[in-house]
Amino acid sequence: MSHSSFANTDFFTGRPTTEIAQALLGTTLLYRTPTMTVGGLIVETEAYLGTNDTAAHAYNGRRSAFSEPLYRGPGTLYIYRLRANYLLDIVTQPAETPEGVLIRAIEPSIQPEQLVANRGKSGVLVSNGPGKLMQALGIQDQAMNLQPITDSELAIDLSHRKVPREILALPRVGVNPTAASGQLPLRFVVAGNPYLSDIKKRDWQPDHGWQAANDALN
DNA sequence: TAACTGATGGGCT
DNA sequence: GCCCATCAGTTAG
Repeated sequence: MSHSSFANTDFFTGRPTTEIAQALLGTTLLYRTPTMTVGGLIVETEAYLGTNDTAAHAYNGRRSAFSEPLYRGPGTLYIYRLRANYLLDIVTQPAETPEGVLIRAIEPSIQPEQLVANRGKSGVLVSNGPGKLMQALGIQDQAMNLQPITDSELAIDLSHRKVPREILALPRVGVNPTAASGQLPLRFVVAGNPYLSDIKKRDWQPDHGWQAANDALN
């Protein structure tokens, strides 16, 4: 039987946010409620680099009840609303250093039929965007905002992880490209994965961009 | 299949 | 007011 190991505070400590954003690719985002566990492989992330990043909520030291989670310690969940959607961030630096990673897309892997049912869509539309994946998981409130990921129904499973064959670094989505940080390559994707938020169908890879299982054994 | 556009809630100056 | 860390429906090719 395979066992599970979940990302703890150490995973989000002691290395640059850009590195953590890439390390999350191929891990499994889990939502474990008392009645069931659902989840998917993380295939797209974005790094937000705090007070000097013009696209970050904490740019220039901005701090409010809204952005407060970013200033808490590593592994803090930052769940916020953008229009009608809930988005998921994980804080990646020590308290008072407001950096984080936005989870932008997952490939359904745990109870995929439940994700489809929650979302009311099928195929890549289930989870190929940051608001869509939260709908698919069934998270439609901010109850877990500010929780430490070590004590939450959300978790990152690091065991039996898949390894991207190629990681691309691209400009972030929805960020004003004319701003100072607007074109930085802080968006990381598993090249060729169909669940990426803006991939063209012609660019889908048959193996979804993962290394063969044998190569993935660490 | 891809590009475009309108709806939309809320934080911030 | 203004600006989005978005999404879905519609149109053109």
